[in-house]
Amino acid sequence: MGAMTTTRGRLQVALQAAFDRLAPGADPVLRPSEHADLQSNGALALARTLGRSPRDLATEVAAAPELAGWCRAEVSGPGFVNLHLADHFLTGQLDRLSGDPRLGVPAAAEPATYVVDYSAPNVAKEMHVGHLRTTIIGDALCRMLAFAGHDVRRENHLGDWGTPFGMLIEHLLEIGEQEAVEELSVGDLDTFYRQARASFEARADFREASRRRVVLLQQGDEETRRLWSVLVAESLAYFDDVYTRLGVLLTDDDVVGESFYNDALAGVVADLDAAGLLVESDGARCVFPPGFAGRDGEPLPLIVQKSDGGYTYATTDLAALRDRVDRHHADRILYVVGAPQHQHLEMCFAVARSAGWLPASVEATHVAFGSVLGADHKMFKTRSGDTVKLVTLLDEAVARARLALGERAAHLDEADRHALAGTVGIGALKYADLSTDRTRDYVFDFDRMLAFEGNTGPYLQYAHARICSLLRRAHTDAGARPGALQVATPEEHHLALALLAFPEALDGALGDAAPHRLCQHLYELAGAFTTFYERCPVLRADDPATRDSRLRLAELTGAVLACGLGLLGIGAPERM
RNA sequence: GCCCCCGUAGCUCAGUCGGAUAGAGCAGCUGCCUUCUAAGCAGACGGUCGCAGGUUCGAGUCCUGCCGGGGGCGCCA
Repeated sequence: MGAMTTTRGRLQVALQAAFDRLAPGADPVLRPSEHADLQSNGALALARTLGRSPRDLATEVAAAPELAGWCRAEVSGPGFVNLHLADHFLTGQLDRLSGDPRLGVPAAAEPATYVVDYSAPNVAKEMHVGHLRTTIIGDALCRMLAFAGHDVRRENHLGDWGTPFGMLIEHLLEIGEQEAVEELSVGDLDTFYRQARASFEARADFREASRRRVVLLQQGDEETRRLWSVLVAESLAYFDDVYTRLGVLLTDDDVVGESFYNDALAGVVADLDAAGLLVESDGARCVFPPGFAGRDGEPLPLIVQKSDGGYTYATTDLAALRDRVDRHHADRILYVVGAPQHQHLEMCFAVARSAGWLPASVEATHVAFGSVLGADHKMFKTRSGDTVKLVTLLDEAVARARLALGERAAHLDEADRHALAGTVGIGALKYADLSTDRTRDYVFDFDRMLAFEGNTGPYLQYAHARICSLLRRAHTDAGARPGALQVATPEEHHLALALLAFPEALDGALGDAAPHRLCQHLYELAGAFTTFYERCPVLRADDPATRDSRLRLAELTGAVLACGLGLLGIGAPERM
């Protein structure tokens, strides 16, 4: 299936033919419309260059034979062409959709290999709100890209290396391995880390031991490495538990931690040196990519080796970038990382380009996102000022969902009720994160995200559940026949348009890694359905043909909603 | 001091390559359940798109300056 099979694609081709006759290659400027199904604004732009009246041009476009029979076009205002798709055309398009597991989404014309870097928690440190957005957004992008037909390599750049590990291992030894494993396995990473930190700050002997331990770790001392791997394994088990509860795709197979690049770091520095990019400054070895300035307008360095000989996260990031191009043959690399890291990542990209590690054919993109804010519009913190544990957030979302479900779920048994609360609570949490422009900070509000009104997860899930209920009744009541589709009423027309716009909504969301565009579309689809549902009787339709057709419309809507929610990593319950 | 992001209705947010009267939801107001899940639907109300210039037939959108909020800026990661 190519682009021509999408409804908008068909229109684009027809209009292009009309515009080519006016001026070869002229853009029809096909856009959504409030006054029609779609509109073409191309005549307005063309009028100046051709020195003709925009209305004349629009009139010629509207008369295009390519549109005849399936699309009514009328000139409006200063030179808009309003386009109304014929119901029989929509019917035909929907017919092709209903047997299609891809729901009209064409397989990517140019499948690419994507490396998606996201989540990246730190070993022996609690996952907190800071990991919420990267994990949720990254997961949704992976699902959407894979569905669109791309090869997706998930990478969890685990923080499993660095100077803190001397301290963490010493702490593990002090409290005893048994006790440490117990603490970490129940997910009490905070206590573990904090106690280690406290000992480090309070005691000189502990600091000294920690420093020695870091050296041992880096030298590959066997026992030290074993202790380190205990920390990593126990933390990973905990993270996996959180990922399972969150419902994201990440597994241990996706972990490519910082330690993975240890052996490559010296090579990174040596190769930068060989390329003549290294500059020594105050004892540190740096690269100064052009175009980056710090305080006082001084050139800004990317430090790849500290004056004490140690490497930095910049070195690791460069090694990872290199690896992703060489080993994965990535065409595009997405970094789902908070906005404050923007300059750092851009510098890494610039250095990698200069060094020839990131060829022009490979695109590296910072998929930046804003901070999570509390109701006071300040960084989301607990009342005591601590960072909020991610699991606390998940617990509360589920508990609140259960409360909100209330008597609705009374008929379910305990296991089902528990599962439903999980799907609704976690879905609400994720949808709230995904449904606004990721670059903005967002205000975290349980009450709003769990509301059943408005652009929320529960609203979409509810729309889906109603459809399932309708279909269940249809089967028990009379047995649905696979009748012919018909689009007749304005509500059916509107719903059909929304159903057929799913592919381009996904395409738009993937275009700039913006899941909220898909959310927006699903919300509009659910709205179109509920209006249809209110005004067009389905089971009580006047005649069997209408009933069967409307059942098929409902079925399609349910399929698209479930698919769309699935691409966001959100479940679509059949009852709620 | 330099750089990045943000500023749209009382609140939370959409607004795609510059197009018609700037759209939703919430809150408040008016209707609609003997009928497929009312956790819903329909309607009215609500705006100097931070401010001031500029480009354009046309600016929430592009450019410049300013104001306000957040963030970053050499050896933590």
